[in-house]
Order: sequence, then C-alpha cells, then structure tokens
Amino acid sequence: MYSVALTSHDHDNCITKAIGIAEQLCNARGAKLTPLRRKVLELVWESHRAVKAYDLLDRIKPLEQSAKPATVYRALDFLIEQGLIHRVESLNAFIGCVCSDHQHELMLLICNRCLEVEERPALEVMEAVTKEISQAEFSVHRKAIEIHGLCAQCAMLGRDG
Amino acid sequence: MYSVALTSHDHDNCITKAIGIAEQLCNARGAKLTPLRRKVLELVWESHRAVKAYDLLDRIKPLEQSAKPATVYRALDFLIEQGLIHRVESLNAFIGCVCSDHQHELMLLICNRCLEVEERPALEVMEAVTKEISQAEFSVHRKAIEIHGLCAQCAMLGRDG
DNA sequence: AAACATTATGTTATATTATAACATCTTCCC
DNA sequence: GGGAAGATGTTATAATATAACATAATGTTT
Repeated sequence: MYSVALTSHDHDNCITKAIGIAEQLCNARGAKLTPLRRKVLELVWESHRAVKAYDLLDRIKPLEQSAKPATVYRALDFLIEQGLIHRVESLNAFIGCVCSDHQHELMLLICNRCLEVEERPALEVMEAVTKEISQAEFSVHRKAIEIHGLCAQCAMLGRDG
Repeated sequence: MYSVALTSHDHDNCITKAIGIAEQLCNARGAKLTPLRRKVLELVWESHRAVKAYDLLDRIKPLEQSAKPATVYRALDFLIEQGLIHRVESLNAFIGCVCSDHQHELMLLICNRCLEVEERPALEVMEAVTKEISQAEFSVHRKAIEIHGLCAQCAMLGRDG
C-alpha cells in the first residue's frame, strides 16, 4: 500500500481536525452528529483513500452489532447533506471533505493506484464550466468533476492499478 | 416525458448517423461491430437519455432470447472501448457519443428531470483542468466532468425530478 | 409528568448494478 | 483441417443500494 498521505504526515491530526470541524458545524446548525454518524465519519477519515459503503459496514459491525447496510447508508446520507464527506461518483465510494471553508465546488484528483483522493477548489475550472454552461441555457445544481490518473508518488513507483 | 430531443428533431437521423459512423470506425480499426453490439448501440441511441444496463437487457431479451447481464455488459464494454458510447458515472448509465470527431474529453450536462444528456467539448474547461493539474503533479488518464441540473426546457416546465 | 410529534435507529426483505468462471461456438489464419 | 483468438452462452454470485415498517430516543407542549 503506497499511502503517501499516511506516511508523510500526522494523520491523527487530520482526523481530529475533521471531527472537530464536524462537531462545530453540526452544533451551529442544530444537526445531530450522533455517536453512530460520528463513528462513520471517523472511519471515512481513517485514510485519504476513497472508502466503500460495505467496507465501512464491515468496520462498524464489530462495534455496533446491529449495523446493517441501511445503518451505513443513512449515516453517509447525513454526512453528505452536511457537506462533511463527498461521494466519489466514478468509484461508488466516499471521501472525507477537507474544505474547512465548505466551499463545495471542487475537483477530485483520484489516484487509480493508491485510491487516494485529492480535493482541489479549482476556481478557474469552475469559472470555465460556468461560462461554458451559460451558452447552453442549462441550470446547474451540482458539479461532479473527477479526474482519474496517478498521483505524483504512484507515477514514480509504477503503472496504473 | 419531456423529451426535447425527440420532439424537436429527426431522431432517426441521429441513429442512422451514429450507426454509420460506428461501422466506418470499427471497419477502419478492424474492430468487429457484431449484430449484438450493433443492436446494443442502436438501443443506447433510442433517445438522448442516459440508459441503464438492465433496461437495455429488457429491451434485448425479446430479440435475443439468450441475453443475460454479461451479454449487455460485454457489448457496452466494447462500445466504450471504441469510444462509441460514454458511461455516465453519476447515474450508472450510458449515453451515445455524439462527437463524430471522437474527441473524448468532454463535459456532460445531465438534466435531472428528463435525463437527457448533452455532450460538450468544453475546451476551455479542459484547459483549465490541465492547468490546475499541472500544479498538482498528477498524471491524468481520464476526465469525468458531469454537471447535473435542468435543461432549458425542463427549467421552464417545473422543478427538479 | 403525560401526550404527542419528530427524528434516529433497528430490522427484514429485496432491488439494482456488475463481474467471475467456465463452456461453446465462430472466425481467422496458416 | 487444425489451432489460436475472439465472441457469445450460461450459471452463479458479488457488490451496491433502497423500501418499508417497527421500535426507540428526543424534544415540545400542556
């Protein structure tokens, strides 16, 4: 496993920070970050890799005997609604949201080898999309911009996985 | 069903053209557009709406008794490889490719109401993506840019579906 | 506190999407 | 015709996701 993020930084700090922000944000909104939802958020944050719903389920089961698919999907729905995680459409997977300013138009750089996902605001890209769409008379609700390839570290190590 | 494309243009022409291009292209490449693959391509092209694999299966079964999921998925894989259709990641669905010049970097405008999908080359968007990525040391394989919202006609007719 | 509404979670069942693995048939090439 | 490669048939199952209804916890009103 070539997990750059996990080897080159203090990931505990990422988790702590993410949970802290989530608590603050939910608090401010009157949204309830229940123990279950919080646990799912922590599990999503275990790495910077995109994580599958059923993998989360496997991880939760030992802790919450009663966990079922609906348990996980409901928690994920909540976290997405609150902007605390993103769904990666092209992987049917989920990733913690790092944009603490909660600017939710972003581009995802997805490494096919290590599955780590980098979020980038990509303002110029968004502007270009807006401009292009203004010619199309299309009313935008949501932008999913997902770029697949190899992160710098994996590109050095070998071929696509 | 508010299918602009189907009501405002000669859709038979779209299909004929798409099949013609597919034949030419496969011929030139020595790829085999078998009757089965051709039929799947025609079915994808029945509308400008994104279509699901199992819906294609239902449509094929009356014609090819032996059709099974693998039948459809293999045909779809072939058509994608040849660049004749696109997978719409955010819908788990498929759409005919209209870019006859087979320029395969494009943006999909997906109407949440009528499910029609418009393909746009969006050159400036692609440039902005490339520029943004050059700062990220990321080696790109594939770009999936999917914009959800309402097409002009559906925006006039009512709310999101 | 009792009554009620709302939200969250538990539980069962099933729908939807996709692939693996191996068999058979067809086509192409020598 | 014989062998390789490719295409399709067939069976089984994996992986992803939601529906529907039951119960429990929380909040609000009185």
